[in-house]
Amino acid sequence: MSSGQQSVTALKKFTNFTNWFDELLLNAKIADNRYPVKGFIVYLENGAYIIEKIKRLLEEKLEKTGHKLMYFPLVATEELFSKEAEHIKGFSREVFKIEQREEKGAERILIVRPTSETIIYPMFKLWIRSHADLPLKIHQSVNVYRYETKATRPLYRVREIPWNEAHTAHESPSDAERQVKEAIEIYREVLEELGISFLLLKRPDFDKFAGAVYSIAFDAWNPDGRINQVGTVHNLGKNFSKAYDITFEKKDGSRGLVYQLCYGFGYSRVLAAIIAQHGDDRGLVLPPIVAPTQIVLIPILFKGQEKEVLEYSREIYAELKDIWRTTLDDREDITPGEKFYYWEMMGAPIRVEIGPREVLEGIVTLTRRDTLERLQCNRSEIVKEISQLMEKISQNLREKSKRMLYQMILDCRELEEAAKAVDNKNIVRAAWCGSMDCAQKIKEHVGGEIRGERYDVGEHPDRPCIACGQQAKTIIYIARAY
RNA sequence: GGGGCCGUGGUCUAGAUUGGUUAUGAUACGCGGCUUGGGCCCGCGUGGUCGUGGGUUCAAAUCCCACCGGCCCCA
Repeated sequence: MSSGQQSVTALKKFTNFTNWFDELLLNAKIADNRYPVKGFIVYLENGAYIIEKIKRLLEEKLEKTGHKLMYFPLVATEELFSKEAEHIKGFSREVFKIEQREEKGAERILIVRPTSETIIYPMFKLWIRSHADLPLKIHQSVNVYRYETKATRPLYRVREIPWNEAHTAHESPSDAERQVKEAIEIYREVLEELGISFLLLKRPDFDKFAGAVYSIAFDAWNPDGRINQVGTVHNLGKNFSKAYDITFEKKDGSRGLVYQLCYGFGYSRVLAAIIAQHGDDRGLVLPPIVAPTQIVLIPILFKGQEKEVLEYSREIYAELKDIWRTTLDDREDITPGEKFYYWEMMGAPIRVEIGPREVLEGIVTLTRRDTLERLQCNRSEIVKEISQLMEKISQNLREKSKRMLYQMILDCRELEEAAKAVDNKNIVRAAWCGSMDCAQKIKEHVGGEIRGERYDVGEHPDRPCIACGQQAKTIIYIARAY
């Protein structure tokens, strides 16, 4: 056997991201973008599986922190939908409508949820009577619908959006603030487990959620330099409780409006981030926690020795299958080499090769997908060895992704420099005075948008505004977005 | 919102500028054989509304228009 180490390159995804990604979606059975309605895609076996895994990771954490699972209707009336002025302004252009023409010529129009505030909050009004009912925390994993007018992209920008949305109501601003922290922590934990790195940014006022007091976003990096917003946490203050009249009786007997939050976690975008951040030229590289197949066993059959090899393979399969999601690829018409390529495309974290040599020596050969490194271990050590490898793989993916994020961030002091950086697929870090004029100027000259300032890390401007040269208020991050 | 490019068996693709015989090749798929430590090889076979609709023409994958779908750039 040639012990030559295989190389791991990820050139294609950095040089020609769209092509790399679109081909991978189909080849690795993630999604089929050929459904003939714009912006709607079919989630294939692996894509659907991974989304289901992500969903369970998230929902488990939501439920542990007291969020109740509920399911709300798909539709609202125009009247319900238009109660909060900013909200309708922000979403009215992209709602799908159901028009029902009745016999007498009357027309009834229903709004399909682009998000569910206007559907959930009328019910909150009924359920909340006193402080004893607070905090109220609910969540649901559903599809929402947005009529995107810009170009759609599979997983990143679709019109049918699978996500989890949580909605909470609180008696005080401080309890709402506490909830912001909790929500962030939940999303952070899920993303960490998936090895996805991101910037936690407070959006500038002009880019916050329609109807929010402020918005915090989880912006994951992407190989093409764009930002992939995978989750958001919005503090709604009393904006919606005013509009929907959600009041409660306080401990002192007086009445008040509740303080609210809503937060959303985009499953298809998180899936996209897993693919885009970890994948390489050979295909998917999946974190073990979501991989449909965690271990693939490939028997290497030589004429005359098939029986021993297969028997040995089956014994090992039996040993592993109850611990990990294991596949024994014993297809006879395909060469081992072809199976190697196939399972690398599918992103299976660990490959176990079993040939006559392994049988003879009582060992197995393991190859990890992330680095393509090979190692051998005694058969008796296999469970221990794989356990450690799985942990190492998760950790390596997480660290590699984080390094890439910080490598992408480029400090800039001038617009021209920033424009070059954005062009070069970087995320720009710059100082800003906070004025709309300068935000506009940055957008025009740099070709990227202000995504916001760090929420988790205090960063103080050490230089003047990149656009006007006056005193800066904040350090902001600029990038193109999906 | 404005501009550009593109759509050919499941997938990728030649043919289009210059309209003209049976639409090219690879890959995949099916059957048989040979093989199996990184996509092996040989033989036979299946698979096409040339995105959709209309127009020009004796003749359209090819030219024109609209629509659908996709990609890129600008706002």
